[in-house]
Amino acid sequence: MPDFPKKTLVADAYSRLKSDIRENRLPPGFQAPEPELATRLGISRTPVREALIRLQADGLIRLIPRHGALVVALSPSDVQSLYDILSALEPQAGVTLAEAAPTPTALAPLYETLDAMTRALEAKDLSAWLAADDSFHQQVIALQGNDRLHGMLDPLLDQLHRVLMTTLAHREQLARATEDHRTLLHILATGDSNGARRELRQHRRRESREVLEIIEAQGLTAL
Amino acid sequence: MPDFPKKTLVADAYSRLKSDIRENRLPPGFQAPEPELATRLGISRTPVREALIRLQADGLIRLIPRHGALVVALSPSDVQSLYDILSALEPQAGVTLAEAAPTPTALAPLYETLDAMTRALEAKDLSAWLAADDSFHQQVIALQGNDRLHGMLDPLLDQLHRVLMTTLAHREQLARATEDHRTLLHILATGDSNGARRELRQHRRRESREVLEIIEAQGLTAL
DNA sequence: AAAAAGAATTACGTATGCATTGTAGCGGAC
DNA sequence: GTCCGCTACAATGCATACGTAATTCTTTTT
Repeated sequence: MPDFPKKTLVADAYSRLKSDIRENRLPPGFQAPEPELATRLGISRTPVREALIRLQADGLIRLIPRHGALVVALSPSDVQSLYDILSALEPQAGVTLAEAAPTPTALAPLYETLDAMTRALEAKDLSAWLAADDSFHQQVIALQGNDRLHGMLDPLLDQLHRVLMTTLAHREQLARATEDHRTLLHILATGDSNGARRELRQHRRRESREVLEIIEAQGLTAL
Repeated sequence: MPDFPKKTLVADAYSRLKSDIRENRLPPGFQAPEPELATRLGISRTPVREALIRLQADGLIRLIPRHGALVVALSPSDVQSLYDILSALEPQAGVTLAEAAPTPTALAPLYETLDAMTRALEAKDLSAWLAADDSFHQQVIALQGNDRLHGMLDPLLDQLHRVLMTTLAHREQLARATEDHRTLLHILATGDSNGARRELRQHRRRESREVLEIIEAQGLTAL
């Protein structure tokens, strides 16, 4: 339940639309012209347009002239592409973080998030688990020092979020995935950058395999 | 000398500004408020603003409230970060391309570009060499099938362009760099995706080492 | 009834207006 | 001469206005 600071109307519109898309309130395939979104948000077209441009850059929507903003639906091959990129990029984030030799204090929030995952798993609270999982990766890429890398990874996680939401119920390796995080934390604590790279790569590879299988098994064609 | 289609004013403004930045006509550190840019481009603020938002997403400028658009200067560590990302991402582009088992016909333009590099090298025409080098990588990421990956790599190459321009004269391994491209093409032709990944990774790693050394040797602190 | 032609609507791209708010320049105090 | 405060200016964020072009709806024709 994020709250929406109204520093500027475009920032506000951006966050709200992004959140609506992430949480499937604006589902893939949803389409609306600028004036409608403006009305819906209670602001004029100008800030809406600017927010939409940013969302398009994030890959969350497509601006189709005369047809408004379209919430992009991911095909299975889109998901594959996404994972290909993520599997290349996120390990590098792990490297950067490990190289920074993070102190236990710096990693504390991550351990806390890991605990949350574990608890959610025991309680079989899937959405809590996903929230923690998301937060974990979010924190990793934020803590790591390469801002550009952070800026590139962040939208990828956003794009993936819906996919993870809709496949979540069918995943059978959540325990393993959770353990991956623990392993990663231990590796990070030792500053082993190569280990961090490998662990993160394998983690995402396993996840992609699992998720893509579910997508196929369930015959999901757009998500 | 690219020409500027005027399909829409924001697209036009975007291309022109991007080109101006790439070619150092708007050098790093240059700063101008929206109204000035609007006047300079002979259009109103609205399309300028939208173009600036995109350029900021590309990492080429920073929008600083009340101070206008600032052409970002890259510090040595920025260059390092850039290369870290590029070394993770571009090899993946090579993988995707190799996996597509490109036909000789598909690779023909690349061979042509390679010839251009070779000729430029022999003629010691540095800027022609760089143009060809740039074009080569541009083509690789465009030919490869992952559109998202293309969309992410493209801005990185733009950011790097100025760095390559300013360090070009001091580079001593241009022949080696040129040969790397030839090697890559042969690998691509055989569909060896792992080979493509390795070659591209090493190519960028060598380049980064060379470039960063020059940056240090020359005491370049912002470029 | 399907197709074609025309009219009405609407979305977009761009320009402009306006209030807000930060910044720089200027003058005075110490 | 430097520091502080005040005033004038300027850039921004947003709203609104408007012409153009495309889509949709209507109507007519065959």
